[in-house]
Amino acid sequence: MNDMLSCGMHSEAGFLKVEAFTMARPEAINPLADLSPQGRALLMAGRIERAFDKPTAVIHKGQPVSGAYLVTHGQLRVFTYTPQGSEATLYFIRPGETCVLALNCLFNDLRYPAWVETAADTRVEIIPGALYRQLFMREPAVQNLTVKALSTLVFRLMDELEQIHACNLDQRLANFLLSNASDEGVLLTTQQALAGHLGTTREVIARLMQGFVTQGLVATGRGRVTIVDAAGLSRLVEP
Amino acid sequence: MNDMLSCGMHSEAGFLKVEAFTMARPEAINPLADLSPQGRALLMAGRIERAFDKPTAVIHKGQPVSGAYLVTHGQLRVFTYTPQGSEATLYFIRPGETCVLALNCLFNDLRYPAWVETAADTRVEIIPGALYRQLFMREPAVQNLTVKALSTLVFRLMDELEQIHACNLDQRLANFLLSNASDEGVLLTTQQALAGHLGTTREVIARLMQGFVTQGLVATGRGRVTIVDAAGLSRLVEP
DNA sequence: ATGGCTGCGTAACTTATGTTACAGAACCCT
DNA sequence: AGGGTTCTGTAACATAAGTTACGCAGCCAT
Repeated sequence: MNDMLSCGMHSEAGFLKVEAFTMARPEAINPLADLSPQGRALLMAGRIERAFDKPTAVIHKGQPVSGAYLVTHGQLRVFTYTPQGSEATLYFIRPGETCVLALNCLFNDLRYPAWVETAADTRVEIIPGALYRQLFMREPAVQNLTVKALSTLVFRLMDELEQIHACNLDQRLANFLLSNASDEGVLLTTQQALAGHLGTTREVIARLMQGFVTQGLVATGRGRVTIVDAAGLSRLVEP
Repeated sequence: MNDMLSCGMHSEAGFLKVEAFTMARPEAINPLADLSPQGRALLMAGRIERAFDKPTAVIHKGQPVSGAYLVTHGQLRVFTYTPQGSEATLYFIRPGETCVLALNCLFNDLRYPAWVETAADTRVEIIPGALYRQLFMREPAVQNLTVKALSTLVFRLMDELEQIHACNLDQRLANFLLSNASDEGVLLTTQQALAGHLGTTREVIARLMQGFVTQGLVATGRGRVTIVDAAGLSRLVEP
């Protein structure tokens, strides 16, 4: 199984920054804040906390979903497998966000349509399905959380789809690097993992990366990519 | 601008049939049914009906969204443009369904991330944004509708993404044909439109289609595809 | 320090898809 | 019926991406 990126979500470079409201609103980080006393009591009684110190598969495709997953630390990665066995990341779920697909399945009694694994050092709160539905019925805060979580996901997925239609792999890679690098322009991740996120293979990533290197856009190292010319990378994405 | 397909939604061949609950629940067809008297009064007073006799663009990318679109007849088509100017259909919205992306934008004050056009002979009810938010606050029926609409969309998008990663064009085409043909196995649509739905070009569709013809899977005509061997087509998709 | 593991660089090759260019068939209107 | 328009069929070609195969470099543990 693949390593996880230790950094964030990709592909929101397009028409919106989904993170914005998540980060700006403290109650999104801790959605418990807006609950009524009764609601909070219910939640505290029924929720289950789980911690993972290393990457762990938490949901398998086709499994019935037992609850909503609220990430408090680390991140979840939602992905699919291609028939050839390679992975493609659909999106990440970061602290304060809820695994909306779980929500989704929760409300519609569906089976989960993808795999989910945790990053290293990740903590989640699981809110059992029945409890979540109860809370949704009576707590406006939960209703809002739900709609926003779903909305966000829809935008991410649409953006991803659009990029796949409209962009070459090198553009998508450039975009991914820009979106996921630290403030210093460093990305601690293997090319294998990058390949997984973009749904391609390591060799292809290596080839593209070398292209970037010869253009002076990035520098590579073992388990590390450093952005040298961010502006140049951006120009690749939107010329 | 492209013609619309006169038939339905594609790409739910995978892990779920999204149509199921939509069709089975009458209040999904007419979501007004479950409202409280006050809510219904509000809705009746505030909603706007519009009818289109021919394909019409109703939402442009980047436009602020003015309301929720509930389709009562015909269908909407949500699509993007590639930089080269060709289109790719993201999904369809059929009678009883709501344009959830509009919802999405409604709740988050975002701009619409795609284009939408009506089919010929389509009627929609537009529920202004402010009104919809009001109804959402107090009407459980609207809350449920909203969540279900978003959920459905998420599943469709995920399925689409997965297919793009996992399937060849011929498999996606086969899938599209199977999903969209009438009960008699007929599809009244041009190859140009098919190309638009799958995000490719007419010539490619023609090539693939000829492949299908020589394998005895379909027959083609001007503006028409007839499925000859549905089982054979299915075998292409999941061998 | 050394052997083994993991990750990267690279090249040659294959394949799927997109592109260009054109011809002919079906349909539509007057 | 004739002429224009809209579709489809086809072939040759261009290109992006996936595949195979291998060598080497950095890191780790004993």
